Amino acid sequence: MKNRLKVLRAEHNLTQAKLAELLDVSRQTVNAIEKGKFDPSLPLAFKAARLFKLKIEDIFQDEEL
Amino acid sequence: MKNRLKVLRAEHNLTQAKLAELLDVSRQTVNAIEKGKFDPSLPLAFKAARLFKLKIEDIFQDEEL
DNA sequence: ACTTTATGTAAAGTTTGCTTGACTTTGATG
DNA sequence: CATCAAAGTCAAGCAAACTTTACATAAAGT
Repeated sequence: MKNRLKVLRAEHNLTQAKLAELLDVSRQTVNAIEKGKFDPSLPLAFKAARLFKLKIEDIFQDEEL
Repeated sequence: MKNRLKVLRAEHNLTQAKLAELLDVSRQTVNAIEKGKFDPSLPLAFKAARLFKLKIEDIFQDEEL
């Protein structure tokens, strides 16, 4: 699962810590997701989409064939 | 998290077992998600969206204020 | 060189998604 | 009523998401 969180963060001038706070998760969770260590839960994906006013598909991309 | 899986299943004439097979999960998982016992993982949500050719948001709805 | 801020990483623990296996309930049909 | 397919449910266990604590690295400024 790829994602555009790092770019979106940059566009909005957010640190991982600040984004974590806005999403109600730990900074490590944001970092792990950005680094592709694991996928976010669906609720978290929704939160991110709502925050950036985007569709989930515009932030997270499935990379299955 | 609400979802339209039951309706989509009906529209496509699928049993929980058949849908489970198409999504590569157990029948109990489909049932539990339909009944709102837990949320699907993001990858599973993507699989469902792909299967029904819909956006994740058109299948699953966040119910957070 | 020192400090500060952002990021990366790791271990241990909790919670949630999902599995298997088994059993019960419901609804339709003979 | 008997039966059968579909749906519902439970328990035990494994796997993945997420937490806290803690430490390490890198860049930037003073």
